[in-house]
Amino acid sequence: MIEMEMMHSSQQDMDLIDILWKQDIDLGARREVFDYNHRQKEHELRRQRELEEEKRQHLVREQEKALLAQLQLDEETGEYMPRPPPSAPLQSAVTPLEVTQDVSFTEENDDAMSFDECLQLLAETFPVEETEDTTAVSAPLMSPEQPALPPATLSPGPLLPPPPQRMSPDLEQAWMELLSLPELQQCLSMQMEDTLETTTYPLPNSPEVQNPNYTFYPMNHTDGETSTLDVCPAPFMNTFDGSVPSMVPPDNPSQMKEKAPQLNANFTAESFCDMFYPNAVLEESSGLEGHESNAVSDISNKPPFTPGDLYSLSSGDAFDRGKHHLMAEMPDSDSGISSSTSPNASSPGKSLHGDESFGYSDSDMEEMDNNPGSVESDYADMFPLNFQPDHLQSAIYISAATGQPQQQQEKNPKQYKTDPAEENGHNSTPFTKDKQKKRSEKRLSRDEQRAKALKIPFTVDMIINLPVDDFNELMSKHQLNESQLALVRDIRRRGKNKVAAQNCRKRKMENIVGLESNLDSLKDDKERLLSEKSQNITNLKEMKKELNSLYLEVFGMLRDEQGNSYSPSDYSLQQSTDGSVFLVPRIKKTFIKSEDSLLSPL
DNA sequence: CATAGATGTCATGTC
DNA sequence: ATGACATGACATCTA
Repeated sequence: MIEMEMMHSSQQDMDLIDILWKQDIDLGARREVFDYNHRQKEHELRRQRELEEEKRQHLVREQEKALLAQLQLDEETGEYMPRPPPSAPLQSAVTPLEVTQDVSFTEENDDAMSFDECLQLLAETFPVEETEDTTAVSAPLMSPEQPALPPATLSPGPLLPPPPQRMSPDLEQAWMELLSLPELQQCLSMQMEDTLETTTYPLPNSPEVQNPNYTFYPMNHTDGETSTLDVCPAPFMNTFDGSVPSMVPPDNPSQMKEKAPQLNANFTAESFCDMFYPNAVLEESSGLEGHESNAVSDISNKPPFTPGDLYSLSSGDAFDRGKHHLMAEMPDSDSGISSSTSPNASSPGKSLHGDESFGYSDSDMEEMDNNPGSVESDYADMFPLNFQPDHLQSAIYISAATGQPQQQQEKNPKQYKTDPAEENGHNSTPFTKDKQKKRSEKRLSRDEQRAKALKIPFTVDMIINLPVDDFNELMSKHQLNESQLALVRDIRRRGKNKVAAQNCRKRKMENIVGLESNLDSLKDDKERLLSEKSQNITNLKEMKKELNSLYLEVFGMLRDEQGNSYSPSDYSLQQSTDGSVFLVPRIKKTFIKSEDSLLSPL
């Protein structure tokens, strides 16, 4: 009976727990996360993965060597040039920057091929653990020509854990050369954007990223100037600097950090922007534009730019000069943005000055998401075959401010078309992402797009993850208008709250798990106590039995002077405090009883 | 199409 | 006063 009750109650408990589980398992961590055994297994699995990772790294190095074997060092320029073309496609891909800039890339196929090869190589070179591999590849590989970095890609370089091993100096340099090629870089950035952006984004939210000690950018604040680097990842500056030796191998964040200070001497955020958007600042395009459009068209059928790419680097003077005109009609803050205007970005009814890009409502985002190209493609579309580098955009904005919005208008319709890559069926990327990734990507992209729309010169990651002081410093360095400030603060708030919510849910789960284990232990206790109780009852019964038999035995041995036994009904044995036993007559009792019996009839 | 679960966002409170 | 964080409630999306 008791056991039945126990079973019943425990079943209820379990049901309750399951209900709670169903209600609250909404955090990243699953129930097993809290299971010790499960964690142990995971730990073992992780170790296994690490081993495999090492193997892969080794393989990758071999492949790098193989690649280098295909290159030969140009003694004049010190650059690695492709060896005469066994594989012709590679030639254009590895053509030095100086050459490519003035070359129009019309042979997309060839380039694509070479890019694919390079991508393949890179993908294999920097595989990393699922989430970080792409990041590792992308961040350092970003090309200077890319107007903006994706928020994620901009930052992750230094953030990434140092690779297990370093390349040899030769290899490093070869890689730098190779990676400094604009086509390759763009291609890579697009690749990684399309496939890895999501993987990058989670980083800031991951525990390690949240770690206050993480170095999100090469801004260790050893000196005041360092922070100016925030928007200028070393690789870019390196590339731009033209000082190849300073180029940091993509897989070596640590070195990147080392290099950063050195770069500081040459770059400030402003100078950096000027360098990146000389045309914007000077207000015209021409040379670089041509080059970039070439480069882009070259890879136009590939995964597009990262949104962040397009805006995150649009910092500095170029941006500052143009942005204010835009802000005016920009509803500020997220609420304003989401509720603002332009129902469809691609709609021709859009207002000028690119407010179509501002008016991202959630529904807009949704529509974008419906495009296989996802959000990034939209940005890519802004600079597709008709690619217009960010600096050019700025120039356009400027001219629009001066009363020549035509260019902007022309540009608008292009911006939210479906991804050309998708249209071309060129959805194939070396990397694949699951829908979950896509989703988070999309979510992140919202703020990114908003930031892009307002031309916020920082990455979303920066906005969210920078410490207050650094954040404020950053803000103070860029004179943002109210709309931008509001958006930035909204992004920061949302980003932090998102993390907080995740943590909260995780805690909730942990609490549930804790309660569950408590319940288990309590049930065990209860079971144990109940069995003890029943055992005690049994023992007690037994002892009572024994006592009774002993009592009777002793009592039966007692005799009075005549040798008669005492009647148990007339006498009882009682023990005194000193242990002696007395035979006590029950006279009183019987007397009273007899009295009662006598009285009762009356 | 309805639904549950996951996730993001907002409002509010606390530290 | 302010920012960071926690958390309940709601919105939205997805399977």
